[in-house]
Amino acid sequence: MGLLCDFCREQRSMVYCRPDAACLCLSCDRNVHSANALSRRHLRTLVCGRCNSQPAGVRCIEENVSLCQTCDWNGHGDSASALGHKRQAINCYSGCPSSAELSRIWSFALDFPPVADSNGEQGLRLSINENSISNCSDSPDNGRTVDLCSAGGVNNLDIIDNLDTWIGSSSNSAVAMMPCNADQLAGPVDLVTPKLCCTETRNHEICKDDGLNEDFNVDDVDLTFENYEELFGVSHNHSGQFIGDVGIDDLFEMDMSAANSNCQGTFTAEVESMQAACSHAASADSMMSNPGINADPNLCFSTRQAPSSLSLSFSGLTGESSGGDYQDCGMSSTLVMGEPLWYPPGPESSSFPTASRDSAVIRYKEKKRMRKFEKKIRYASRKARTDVRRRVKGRFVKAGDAYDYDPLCQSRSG
DNA sequence: GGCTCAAGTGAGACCACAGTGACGG
DNA sequence: CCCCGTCACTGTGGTCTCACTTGAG
Repeated sequence: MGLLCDFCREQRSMVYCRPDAACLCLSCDRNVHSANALSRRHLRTLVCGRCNSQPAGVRCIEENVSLCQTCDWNGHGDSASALGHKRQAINCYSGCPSSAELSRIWSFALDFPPVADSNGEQGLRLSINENSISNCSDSPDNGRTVDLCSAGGVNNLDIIDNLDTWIGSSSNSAVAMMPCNADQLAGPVDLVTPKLCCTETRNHEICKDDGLNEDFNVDDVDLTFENYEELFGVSHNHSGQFIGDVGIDDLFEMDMSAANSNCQGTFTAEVESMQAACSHAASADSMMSNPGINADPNLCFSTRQAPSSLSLSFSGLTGESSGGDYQDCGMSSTLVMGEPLWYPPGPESSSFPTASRDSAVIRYKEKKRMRKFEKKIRYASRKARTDVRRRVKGRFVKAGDAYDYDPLCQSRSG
């Protein structure tokens, strides 16, 4: 993946499709993801403005550049001058939004270039789902979905505004401004904070253990940039060293057992303390691959000192979650650390049952083993084509031949 | 404990075809 | 060294088949 669209190899890539692991221009993005209902559910986000290969998770206001977690870390974590840079989270989207709709989602992008649509349609459907706004999870089904029938482009803003209510914070009022300091090298933990502030109406839905969707909120973004070039046109090419970035949405599972009305401040404080604890950790892979280190992501830690007795656990490394999954989603690799980092000082932390610990290690090893068989899509274009190919008993058929399964319309020709 | 059988599980094959890379001119 | 044409190979997903595992009798 690089500067050019992975599909057409002509246009500059602008969005990153995580399920396809592909960087696409807006035109190909629409074409590819309008192929069928499944592809429309792919969550996409901006491509990192520096490395041009990873999905951007935050926007650096100072530099007017979208950054993936790695570049964000490299750019802000080790540079004294960059420590004070404010950053904002970037949402994902699904469906086939028009350029105007994209501009609404990413309000800082005021001038999206027109999207060439081979079908001549305008804004087929913009599906903004709760998860897609809040994170980059691959499982949009679990979130509420708002279908913005955007042909007329009417009321979309209203609906988006309503999303703020769902998220529990207005894009304007509660945008996660993220000052960077030395204790926040695990910067993306900032991205966790909004999710931790989930509202009453949705926290149960979010916090349930649904496998891949132990995700986190990224608040809606409402940055303002002068023009399109500021958003997409600048490639700084000083990404420096890469460290694997781990997606927190694949790692987090939240279990909020108490009322959440007052959880925001509490959780924010807790997460910040965790950030500090994690800031000096080594890379996740090195830790996880070391059998001598108890790095079970399922290990739970509780915020015992929190009035609401909130607890948090990590169980995202399922068989379905690949390295790419947690690489993509803005979670510092340091968050996949060993148990000691996760346990806040306190009586409980030293009395973690050995049996539970052993079983946790076993679970982790099993999941890690499963992960090795994760299928990685190497050619998004082939997948896109296969996704629309007709079959007979699961086998591809020649174009024009009789088929019994059509992915596009789920119909059978007999 | 050893054997047989049914049920459950998982891996691999199959298909078409556009994309990819190697190779020679 | 570069360009172009040719050709063999690759990868993609849903379904089926078969080998293997597990549990009961």
